[in-house]
Amino acid sequence: MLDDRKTAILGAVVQEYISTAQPVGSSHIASASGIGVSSATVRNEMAVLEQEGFLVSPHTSAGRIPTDKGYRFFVDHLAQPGRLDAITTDQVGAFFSAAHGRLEEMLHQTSDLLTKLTHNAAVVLGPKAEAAVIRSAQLVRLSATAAAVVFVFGNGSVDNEVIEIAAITTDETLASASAHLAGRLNGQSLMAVSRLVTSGDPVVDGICDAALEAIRAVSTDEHVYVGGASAMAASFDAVDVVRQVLHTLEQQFVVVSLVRDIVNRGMSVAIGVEHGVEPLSACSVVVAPVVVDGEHVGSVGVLGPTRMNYPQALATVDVVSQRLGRRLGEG
Amino acid sequence: MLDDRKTAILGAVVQEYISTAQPVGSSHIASASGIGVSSATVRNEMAVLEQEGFLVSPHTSAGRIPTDKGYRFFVDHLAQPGRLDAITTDQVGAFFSAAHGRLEEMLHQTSDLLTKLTHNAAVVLGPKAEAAVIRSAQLVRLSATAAAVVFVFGNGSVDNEVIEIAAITTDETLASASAHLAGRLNGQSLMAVSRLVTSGDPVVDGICDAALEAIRAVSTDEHVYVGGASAMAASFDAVDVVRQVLHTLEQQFVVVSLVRDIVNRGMSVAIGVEHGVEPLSACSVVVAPVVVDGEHVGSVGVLGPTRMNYPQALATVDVVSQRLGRRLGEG
DNA sequence: GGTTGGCACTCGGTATCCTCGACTGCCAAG
DNA sequence: CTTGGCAGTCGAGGATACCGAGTGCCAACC
Repeated sequence: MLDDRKTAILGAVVQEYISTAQPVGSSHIASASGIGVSSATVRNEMAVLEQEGFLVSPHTSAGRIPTDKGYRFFVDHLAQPGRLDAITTDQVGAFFSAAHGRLEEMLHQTSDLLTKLTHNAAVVLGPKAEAAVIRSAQLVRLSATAAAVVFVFGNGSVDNEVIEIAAITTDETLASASAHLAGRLNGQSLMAVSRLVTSGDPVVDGICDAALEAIRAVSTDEHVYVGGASAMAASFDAVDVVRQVLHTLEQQFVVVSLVRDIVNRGMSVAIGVEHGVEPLSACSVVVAPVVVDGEHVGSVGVLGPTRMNYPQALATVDVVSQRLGRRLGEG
Repeated sequence: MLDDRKTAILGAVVQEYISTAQPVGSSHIASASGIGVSSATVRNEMAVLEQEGFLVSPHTSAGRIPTDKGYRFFVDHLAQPGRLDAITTDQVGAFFSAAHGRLEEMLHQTSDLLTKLTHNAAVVLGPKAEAAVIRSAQLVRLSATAAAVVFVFGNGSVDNEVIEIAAITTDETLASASAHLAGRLNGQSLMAVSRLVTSGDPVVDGICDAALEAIRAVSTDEHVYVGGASAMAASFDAVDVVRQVLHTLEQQFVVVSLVRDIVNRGMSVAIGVEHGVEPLSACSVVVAPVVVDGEHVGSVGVLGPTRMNYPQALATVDVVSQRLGRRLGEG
């Protein structure tokens, strides 16, 4: 598609622009990069690259900046796997060996870690509970008409929901419902359980159904953690872009479907308009699935300006997702 | 301290500035507000108000804007209780009658509600679990060397933590530890329990101690929900102020101690530098405690620019905190 | 004595103009 | 095909002037 020299020039432009955020001119390329040609030649090549849609110039007398298509070519053909520097690797290692305790907290901190490493906003989509094995199911009375359903999953996460119960329900009935639930569910995954076999007692069955319903509703909620929004404020200098991006990031369901969509399409990077979320068209998203035992249980990602450091982001997201998967596998 | 006319003029300046964000001049005050004097008189009065520190002018040929001291006088002497319009009251009412399910989720949504109503960032500090009555305590094995401690509290919140257990611990030992914990704690508040009586079995005691320790650590964590950060981006036009504020808001412990400090000092409004958090010196905080059965269990607040709409914020925060307290009392 | 109209003065914001510099595009020569 | 050269373009940044909003002060007035 592009000959070697055009490829090299495009790569140089992208890299320069990523690091300086200034339109880059032909003479910079000619002198700074290893391409041994004059600026005039570079100019000719850049004119072609512009015609083909890889570059644009903001105005006549400025240098060129990459288009989304230009970035796409860069990540597909030029961003070599990008090894992480030792310091970053160490930080990730240290984080995951220190990580302990509640799953929710660990995921939250993982998003902070990604923000710290990449200086971009980070998204962590938690494992969906429905795939995990149930370790414990229990009903606990809260008041005359309310009970808490508490599920503990094999991966250490705990979900709970409050359900209404009939005022006349005795403690004994509740206890037998709890036992019935536990007996039928422990060791299963929520997904595997379609309907509970009857216990014989319709009241118990009613409570169990309500409990199952409730916990199913809760556990299909994504656990989503978005961190580092303030990094976006540093990435853009137009204040209304910042506003728009922040506002979009706060609508969690948008972020969730954005990330899930990209992962489902098997992509690891969505650049600018590629992801289809219009208010984020100045942003790129780098994602990686979190895999435990061959099972896709969640995703991590970073979200930054289209001129983000793709090799570093890709490498960071990759190693974090792998370590997170491994960590979840142990638990 | 200030005579009636100065008070009226200061009030008019504050209100005008809050709604327009532009320095306000003497002629606006003279013509628009109900003070029947000429602009020259207003000028004289404003000069005095400036000398006394209630107003400043950004430069010679601009109007005046209120200082923190000016806002303080306004909220203390001029912001009448401010009744909420019916629409807002309805929204709050509707929210709390629809609210159900997990405590954590409700608190989260409460912060969204405050953001929506006040167009400012909102903070909700959840009830500390240590004060609540324990309904259920349980240990659940997760793996050979890990168990989950799950506590259900009377207010419907559930806390959990993962603890290490010795690899040799049998299921029976774990079960008896679980039973011992439950027997000793159910019906108590975490605060009331200083040390568990021994069960006779040192292994069981060890596990129980670890569990108690873990859950105590978790339950003294504040549950904190910060929402509506993007509202801050709309409030300031200097992009670096936005950066600074957002970054500070992301450091949850800063926000927590900020809010807690204000509540503890018995204040409901902290204006600009009053709260002492330097990067937020362009912001004011309006808070209200959440009270259940005479017990202070949490706080809600909004955080906005010093030129926020204080009467509305005060009224909103008040009604939300009251409704939240009532709601928590029911649960 | 407080209040008022008048007036000179200040100063930020906007528009205009200019220059400078960093580019590009093109062309003719190598 | 490459290269040096050159004219042309356009934004950024600085200087200048003008306008208007607003102040401070003062003398006159009630």
